[in-house]
Amino acid sequence: MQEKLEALCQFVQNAADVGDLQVATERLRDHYDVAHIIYHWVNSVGERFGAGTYSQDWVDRYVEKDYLRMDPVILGCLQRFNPVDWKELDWSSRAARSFLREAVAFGVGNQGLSIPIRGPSGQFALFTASDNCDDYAWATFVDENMRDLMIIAHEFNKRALDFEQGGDSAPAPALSPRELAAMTYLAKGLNRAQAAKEMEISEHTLRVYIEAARHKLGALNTTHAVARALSRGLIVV
Amino acid sequence: MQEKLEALCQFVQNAADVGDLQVATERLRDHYDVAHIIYHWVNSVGERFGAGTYSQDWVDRYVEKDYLRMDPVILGCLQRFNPVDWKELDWSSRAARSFLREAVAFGVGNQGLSIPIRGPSGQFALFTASDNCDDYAWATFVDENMRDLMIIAHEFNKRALDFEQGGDSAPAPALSPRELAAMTYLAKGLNRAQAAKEMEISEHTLRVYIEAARHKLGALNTTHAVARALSRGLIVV
DNA sequence: TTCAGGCTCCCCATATCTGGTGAGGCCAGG
DNA sequence: CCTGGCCTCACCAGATATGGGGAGCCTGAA
Repeated sequence: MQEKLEALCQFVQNAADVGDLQVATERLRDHYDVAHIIYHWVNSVGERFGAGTYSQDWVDRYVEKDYLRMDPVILGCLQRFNPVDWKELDWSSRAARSFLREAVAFGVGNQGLSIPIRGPSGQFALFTASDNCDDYAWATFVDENMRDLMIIAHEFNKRALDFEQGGDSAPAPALSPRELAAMTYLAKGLNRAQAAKEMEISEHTLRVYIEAARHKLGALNTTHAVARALSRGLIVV
Repeated sequence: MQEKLEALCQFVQNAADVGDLQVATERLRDHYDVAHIIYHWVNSVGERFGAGTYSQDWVDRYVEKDYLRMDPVILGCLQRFNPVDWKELDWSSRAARSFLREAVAFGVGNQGLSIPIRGPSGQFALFTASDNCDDYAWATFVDENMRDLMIIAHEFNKRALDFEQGGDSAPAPALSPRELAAMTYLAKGLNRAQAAKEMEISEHTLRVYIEAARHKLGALNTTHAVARALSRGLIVV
């Protein structure tokens, strides 16, 4: 078992492209004998990337309906740190329940464990295992394999980060200290006058920072700039 | 060995306070027979928090000199995802070399492995093991224990997050679908007119959503509301 | 030394946002 | 049945942000 884990990690580490990661999810699914294994993420530019065993129909449907924005698994994991069983999530809204019904109809499975993974620059990814079984069987599976799945999830993300960095050559828009401070105060809800007072500079000067940050971040307005700075992990509120 | 890992994880999970985490680092140090084990982080408010086996002298020195801002381990890990051996870091600057000399003099150790861990809301922590030994011995140690250390690092962070969240009691205000959509478009940089057009409603209506979201989030203005929605994981950009 | 980049300050006119108040229709749960 | 939450629309006046211009100082790297 332990050797098998090593072998799977090795396979992921040696993946030459996204296709190999796809194959890795299939091997993992077979190895753990579950319905699905999925790894996916949204990078800093908003491009989606994923590898998994879901049916193409479901993936298409998911993208078409922009379910990313309301999927309780995504929303729940964004707020958490540790692996989360789907049962612990909030399925109370009507939208969530109809989503769940549809997902099950597409063969996603009624049980799931999702592991949130965060990388530099606000990167966020999700590694998920799902299956069709009763609560007890699932609890047993989770109990036995959680640790291994966490390790594998990290291997996936490591490799995916390699692909990304090779691909788009990380724009890395470093903001100057004052620009970061300005963004931070704005993100905290201060208006320009207040932020300027806090930074002990004139409001005019503050504006220069905000505009500089906007340009560096390729943002359309202040709110956009703050949103980007936040989601790229440049500032923390 | 495996049972020992479980026991250590259990101990961390059951930690009642920061003091217990401190004890955990000591146990880990003894168990792995290394010079030091350290877990530390900077939370969203900029408060430092840490548990570890470094001498008080070194900790004081570190804080006094504000080494956090130039420590190559910190700077390197901020840009990486996977565990990093200190040898892989950039020690080329003069400041870095003198820092290293000083650290070794304080008994920190000449070898180290640091595991960066990221949580929700930009939280960043570091779990480090360090020792005094030759490269070969260290490579062997890393090879054998990296996985376990990653798991333990996660346990530490999980518990630390519990401590933090226990303090500030996040109420988690739910936004309605339209409010979420409004926040999302604003986070994407659209102004009210554009967002309204996108949502196919009047700008007046959109304003109602924005104000509702502002109030629910306890935000002072639109930018603040978007920032909160983002950092609480309510929306995705 | 030169030069780029960060930090600081200023003006003007227009676009945009904000705060308050008011109203009607729809749907689910008590 | 009725209350509460959600979705939709409207007006107004004042506060705030935006876009573009110009200018001087300081520091560290080429």
